Amino acid sequence: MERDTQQRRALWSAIEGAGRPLAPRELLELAQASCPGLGIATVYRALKAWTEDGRLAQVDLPGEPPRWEPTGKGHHHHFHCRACDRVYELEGCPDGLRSMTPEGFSLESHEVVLYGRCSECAG
Amino acid sequence: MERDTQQRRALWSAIEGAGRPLAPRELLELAQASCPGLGIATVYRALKAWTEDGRLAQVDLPGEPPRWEPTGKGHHHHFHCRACDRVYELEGCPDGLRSMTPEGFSLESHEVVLYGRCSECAG
DNA sequence: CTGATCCTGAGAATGCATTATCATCCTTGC
DNA sequence: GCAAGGATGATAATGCATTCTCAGGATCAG
Repeated sequence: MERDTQQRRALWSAIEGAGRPLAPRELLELAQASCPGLGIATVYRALKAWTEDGRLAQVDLPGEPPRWEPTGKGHHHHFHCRACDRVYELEGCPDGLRSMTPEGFSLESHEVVLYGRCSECAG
Repeated sequence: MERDTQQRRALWSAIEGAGRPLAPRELLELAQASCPGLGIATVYRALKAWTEDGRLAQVDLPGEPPRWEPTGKGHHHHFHCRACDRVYELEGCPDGLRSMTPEGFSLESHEVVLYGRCSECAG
């Protein structure tokens, strides 16, 4: 069974509390605040295990290495800040996707990514 | 100046005629039909040069290595076929993106990717 | 408390896409 | 034609994210 270690507690609370998808490095740095010495290998091990058991979902954005976020948030999209490179969760979904689909194609899912400045960087 | 070689003619006509963004390997294989022996290094050299001089645009899709397409097509999005892995161009643009943007965030651009089966694979 | 076993950190190793190297070849201006 | 220099192909090298290795630590059932 999976053991309850200081490292995993730090990692989980970091990714839980972030409220936005985190890249491995971001997660490492956040978790190191409460667990100094934490190594990147442990981050990857936790991300892999938690993704496999369904607690985390991998978030792929165009031209970016993957980030991870807790599952169970329902359908949503993301906003990528060009200034600080952070990714935020968005609510809502655009209309008219079905009408963009060519004749004969079957639409199964979609991704939407907005780009710009987050409130911290827009000021 | 840039020389007119058999390799570049084959590469350009392949990417021009494809009508969809091509990955380096795809482009290599298409161009090899009219230019046997063509090497992958030449493909990358052409992609880099043509992207720098504005003739090609790099297309990034989530979790995918980049593809390239000729510029000058105006704003559009893409459809990624889950079966054959090919990417198609789409016309049109969804509504309601502005209303998804959180307070204080500035929206500069967006990407939309549709997933499913292309007409060839849906049959 | 104690052992069995899982976990961890550091660094080596891997996988992959992309780029550099270099001897040779091909284009182009003359 | 011909020489000068860009272009090419094969392969080595790079960059990067991710995974593996292994010796030492930590956890937990009993």
